[in-house]
Amino acid sequence: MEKILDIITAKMQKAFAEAGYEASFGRVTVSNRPDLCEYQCNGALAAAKQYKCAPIAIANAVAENLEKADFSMIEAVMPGFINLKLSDTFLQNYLEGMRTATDFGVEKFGTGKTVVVDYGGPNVAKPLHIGHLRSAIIGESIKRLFKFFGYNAIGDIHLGDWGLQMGLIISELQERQPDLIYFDESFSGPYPEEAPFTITELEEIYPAASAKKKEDEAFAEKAHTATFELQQGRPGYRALWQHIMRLSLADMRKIYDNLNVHFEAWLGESDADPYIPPMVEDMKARGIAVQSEGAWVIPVAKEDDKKEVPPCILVKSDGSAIYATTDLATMVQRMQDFKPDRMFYITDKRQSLHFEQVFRAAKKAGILPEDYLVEHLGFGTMNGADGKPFKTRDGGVMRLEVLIKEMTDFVRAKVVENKIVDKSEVEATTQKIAMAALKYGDLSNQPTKDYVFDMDRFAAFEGNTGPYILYTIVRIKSILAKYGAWENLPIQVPANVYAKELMLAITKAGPALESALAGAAPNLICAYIYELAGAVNKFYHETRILTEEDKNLQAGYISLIGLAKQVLETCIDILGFSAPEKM
RNA sequence: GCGCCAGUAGCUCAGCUGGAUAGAGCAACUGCCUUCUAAGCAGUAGGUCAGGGGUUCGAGUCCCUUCUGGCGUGCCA
Repeated sequence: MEKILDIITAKMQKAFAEAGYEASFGRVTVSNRPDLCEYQCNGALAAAKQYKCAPIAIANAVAENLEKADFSMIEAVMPGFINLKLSDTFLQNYLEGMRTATDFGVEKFGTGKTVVVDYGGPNVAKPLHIGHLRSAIIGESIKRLFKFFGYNAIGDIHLGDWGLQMGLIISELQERQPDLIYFDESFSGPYPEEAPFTITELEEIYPAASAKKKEDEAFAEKAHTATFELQQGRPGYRALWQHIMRLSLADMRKIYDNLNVHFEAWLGESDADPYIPPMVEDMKARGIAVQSEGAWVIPVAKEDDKKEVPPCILVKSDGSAIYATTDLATMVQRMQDFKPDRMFYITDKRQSLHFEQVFRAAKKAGILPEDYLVEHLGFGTMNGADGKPFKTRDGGVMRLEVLIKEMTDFVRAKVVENKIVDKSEVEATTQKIAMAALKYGDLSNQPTKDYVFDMDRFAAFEGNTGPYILYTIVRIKSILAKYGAWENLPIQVPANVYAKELMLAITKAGPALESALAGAAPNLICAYIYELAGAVNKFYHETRILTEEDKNLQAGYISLIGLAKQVLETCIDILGFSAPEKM
């Protein structure tokens, strides 16, 4: 469906042209003075500069020429604004169009296109902590947004399953249990099916090994060797690696499922490994990679760089691969297997230089075409109420499970206290509200900014929060359930000022989602549904719906809130949460 | 040192390519539940948009500069 702004802008541009001015001045925007009008055009002010005459004269002339159909008000006011209000029938027809169209008539830009969204990025054998939350939530939402617009969107978890951490775990394990057959080089298998450790032990082993590496050089050396041997395929180490992977992934999947975060591809650094040797050889042969200070690097600095961009390191001086190598090899794999039209990386913004280097290297080496759309969406740090990176009370990193549990416990207490939900429904309802609180709290911030995570504030559920959005939907659902069949009722002309405001808010769904897509900015969806929910609640408060005696009028009310519900639910589905029936 | 990002109400944040009176939420205070869920609605109060220059009819928004904070800056990811 054509967007309202485009429809009005076309009319406005025609009016400017007919009055003898450049059509491009006829840009219309949503009003910033809702008390005066619904849409406005400031073009006369800009035109006045170019044509050297009074802006109000231009505004008057243009307003004269404007097609009157579709407007209930056209006004030129000092110093030269053109104010507009839509007619009731225009709104009615437009909303009825939205109601009967698929997905409110948004344009499916992505049809036939594929996008890979790289997010999650957990490390195998390390517990998920709150640092992984943002990547998971933002990435999932962006992936869903692309899907909504018709893209074949592939979410790839990009596991950290192949680096030094694996060598560290293996080495630490060897020190603790040197007699395990995995370390016996004369043993030829098969290896036991059961892992010689539990997930809990595993999560303790890694930090211990990591700490030891810093103090014990011999141990660090050993871990490097183990990493190298693992990557070369030493059978005992590969068997251990399989154990680690199996335990860790099962644990991880549980948490992601819980968060309603799902990946189409569970690939990791290890899957990129086979692509590394041929890629590196090729780059060396073609002179893309050159030797520098003992390492093989890809120079990626450009002449017009404002800052110094160090070369992208392809092979370390000890001969091993580094994360840039893995990322490049992963691109090779993706271009081969998925043939995406664009790629997104959702990681901490501190990695922005790294991705800048990798993207340049990929284009230089021809892995990606020169004009390929590849973007790093770097998100900010999650801080505590003190403005410093979020820590637990004892100063440690908070595990994701703990965070989710705290939020869930708080919500459960509230749900129980409310007494609206049956006992059997308490748990499911609690889960939905907790997810909404957590995800909306995160997504409503601009992704690139640091933000303050304050459990008390998020759990308060008043004002601009996820639960507020859910509550609005639940109120509508409650009325619709009492009314009966509502799905086929047509939209009617606005019955009062609150209905009209609600209708105007609904028409902004498409533009809001499009802006969110263009900027990869879920926060714009949050801002939009907050506005829409506000309009719903005002309408709800001012209008008696179920007791309305005029049945025709009532049907119009029902149709309107039904459409509002559809828009709200579509939006929160893109954000990655859903509404309960009662709360 | 250089580079990037940020500084808006007591707190957390919006403010779309410069436009009319800088907006929400929380916290504070005040109303509204015998009427569809009060996790709601309405209202009061709260601002030299970090400071200083400049461009413009018009600047939170663009340019310069200073200050403050965060982050990055070749073999961790």
